[in-house]
Order: sequence, then structure tokens, then C-alpha cells
Amino acid sequence: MSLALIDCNNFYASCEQLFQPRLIGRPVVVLSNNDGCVVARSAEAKALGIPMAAPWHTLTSLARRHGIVALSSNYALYGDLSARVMKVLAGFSPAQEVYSIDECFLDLAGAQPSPGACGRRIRDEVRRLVGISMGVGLGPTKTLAKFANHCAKKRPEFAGVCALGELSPTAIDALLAWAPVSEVWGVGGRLTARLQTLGIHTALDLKRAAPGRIRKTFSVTLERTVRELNGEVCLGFAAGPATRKQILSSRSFGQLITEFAPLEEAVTAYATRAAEKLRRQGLVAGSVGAFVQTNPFRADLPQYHAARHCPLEPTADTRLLAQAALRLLRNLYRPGFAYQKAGVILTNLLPEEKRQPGLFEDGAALTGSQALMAAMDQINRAYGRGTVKLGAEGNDPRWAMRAERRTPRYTTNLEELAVAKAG
DNA sequence: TCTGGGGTCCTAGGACCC
DNA sequence: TCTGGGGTCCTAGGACCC
Repeated sequence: MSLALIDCNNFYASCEQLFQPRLIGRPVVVLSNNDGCVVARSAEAKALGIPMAAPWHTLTSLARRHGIVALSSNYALYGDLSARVMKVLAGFSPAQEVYSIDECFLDLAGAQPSPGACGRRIRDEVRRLVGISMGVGLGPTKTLAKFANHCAKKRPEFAGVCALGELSPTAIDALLAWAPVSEVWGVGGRLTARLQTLGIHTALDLKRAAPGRIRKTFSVTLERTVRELNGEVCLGFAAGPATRKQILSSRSFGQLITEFAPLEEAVTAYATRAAEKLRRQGLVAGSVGAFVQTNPFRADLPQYHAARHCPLEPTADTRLLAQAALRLLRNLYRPGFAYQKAGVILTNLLPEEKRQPGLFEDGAALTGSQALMAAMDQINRAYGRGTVKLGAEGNDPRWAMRAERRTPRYTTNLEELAVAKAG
């Protein structure tokens, strides 16, 4: 087994630089929704010491001093470039597991002349065809492939491609001893702190820990990590898209909200978005959840967060899902709080064709609902999201998020197309 | 003034049953 | 006076990932 973990360098920042070459060589950060936190940094921004997830408002003076370019997220652009990258990668192996917008696993067992050589060709090809640079890590398990990818990016001697199969066991252990345990996939902040109290500081320490003891002290998840570090495959490879278990749509508001009416609009909009995602994946939902919360960073304001779920006849109809979500919202809402965020969660998902008809179901109404939803989706795809929507969503909402620094959707929005200027 | 959104898996504990 | 125990299912919450 030779698994490759391939992931794009500074993906969102690289996408922006690809379409605005004047940004190349400059410190660029991409911000989360509402222009809240840093979610991607160019190499130059990393060199300035800007940490991942830093709140943007804490960086303004640093930004002024160094001319940092901050951009709102442009997911339409990143999604489109991601699809191009994934398509090129799929050409190198029939077994591809897309793990996130900017990374995937490829099974390169049997690649000629060797998995490592194939990894180097992949890196060159994606750069040539799409213009994005990436790191490639190869190993016998997902956890080791992830680790190799980390080495590929952080250790210049690998030039972006690290194949553990080309190294001696001693050399591999030396790399594991160099990496802090927090760099291991599946070990976050909490676990790092607890592991350190047990004298486990490096990836090598974790590899050498007794799996049984780890299971007893922590969990079966971390035991698997230990076994994977030792080359034992515990995490399966899933080619093809996984079926979702939940679909969530939520947003922080552009400003705090105290009244019920705008909350109602927001929840209607989130239910609409969730229902669109649901239909795009050919699923129906058997349960709807809604939640609201105040801003946890505002110690000066009273705090409240609450969530509620309710079962329903499995459906993908925006109207029914929004109705149910609004019923939940009426139960959740308490006057006197400044709400910062709300969301809608769809669970108990199942493929549309496996839906059991209800005992008293009206077949004609169902057909009508499906036709209406299909028409809505088609219109909104052709003329833009929100062209046809429920009245309860409202117009020009006060709760809408901020995105003041977004670049044009060069590749997906006709109005914002990238046009080469003559002369 | 301003702190993301969307997922997964595991575990503990309560409800319920026999 | 004396008041079981084991299994299953569900949910909330915690941890992680990008």
C-alpha cells in the first residue's frame, strides 16, 4: 500500500494570487465569513508571524505596517479551482478520496516507475496545468502519508515531495523525533496537553507508546493513530463521495439581533440553503434542527444558546423544512438577548429513492413538490441564488454577513469574468 | 466596533425494556 | 428490614479535522 496525501499550499491565498499576479510575493490573508478570522495566509503572511484563525481586528496595525492585503473569502472561485485540481489528480489513479477542498488521498500502489516518482510528476503537472503548487506525502497509512506531507512542506530537502518508502527506518524515526506530537493527524490542542503530562512530546514518542495503554487513558481513536504511525492500516480508504450524515447551514450575523422578525428571515434563508444542498445530493431529511446563540466573546452581555430538533416525514421540500425550522425557532427565541448566530441542521438523511411513502401520503402533492423544487433550483442556478425564494426570507436583510473585501468570481460569474485586456 | 462554517467520530449517561 | 442487572437506543457534548 502506498498512499499519497496531496494538498495545495496556502490554497485560498494561492487562488487569489493566481488571478491577481500583483499579489504574488506580498503578504496576503483570506478572511472567514463576516471578515472575522484569518483562514489562509500566503508564505509572506506566515513569515510575518500571523497565526491561523487570528481575529482580523487584532491585526490591523500589523497590516498597516507591512501592507498586508486582506481579502474576503470567495468560495465560488476556490470551489472551481479545487474541481480543476482534483480532476488533474484523478488522472493519476483510479482510487481518489477527496478529503477537503484542497486535499485528497490517492492510492499510488504499483505506480511506475515508483510511487515517489509519480508524486513528483503530480506536483509538476498540477503546477503546469492549474498554476497551484502543492505538497505530496507518501506512506503506508493515511496518518503516515499526512505526516510525510508535513515533512514535504517543512523540510526543504524534500522539495515538496516526501516518500517514506524511499527512506530507511532510521531516517523515518529521525523525522518523527523532529516533529512535535501536535503535528500528528488527530492530535489537537487538548490531547497534546494531556500527552505531554505523560512524557509524550514528539511523534516518535507517540509511535512508541503502548496502544492498549493509550486506549485506556484516551480513546480508541488515538489508539488507531498509534497503530497507523507503526504502519498498521486502521483508517479505510473511501474512493468516491461519502454520503453525508448531516447538512448544516449557519452564519454569524453582520450585526447583533434582538428582535424576532430578522431572526425569522435568517432561519428561513438558512433552511433554504440547507434544502438546496440536500437536493443537490439527492437526499431527503427525516429530522430538522435549529439553534440560536449570543456572542460568547461579549462578556458584558447576557449569554444564551439553545438548540432543538424535531422529526418529520422525510422531505427535501424547502417550504416544509423552513416551516419546521421556524416552529423550532419560535420555541427557542427569548426576548432580551442580542443574538449573534443561528443555524439549521438537517439529519436522518437518506437517498431520495429509499424514502418510504407515508401511510396517508398524497402522491400528487409529492410530485408537485418535487417539480416545484426542481424548477426553483433550475432558475436559481441560471439566474443566481435567491432569484426565487420564500417570502419569509425578506429582502435586503439587516442580518446579512459582511464581505467587503471579496475579489470577483472570475471563473463562475459571468458579470465578473476575468477578461484579458488588449494592448 | 470587529472573533468562521461545515463536517466526522466517540463516549458518557439517561431512558427504557425485560 | 429488604429495593437487580444487563442490554439497547438515543442524545448531548467533547474532541478532532480543514
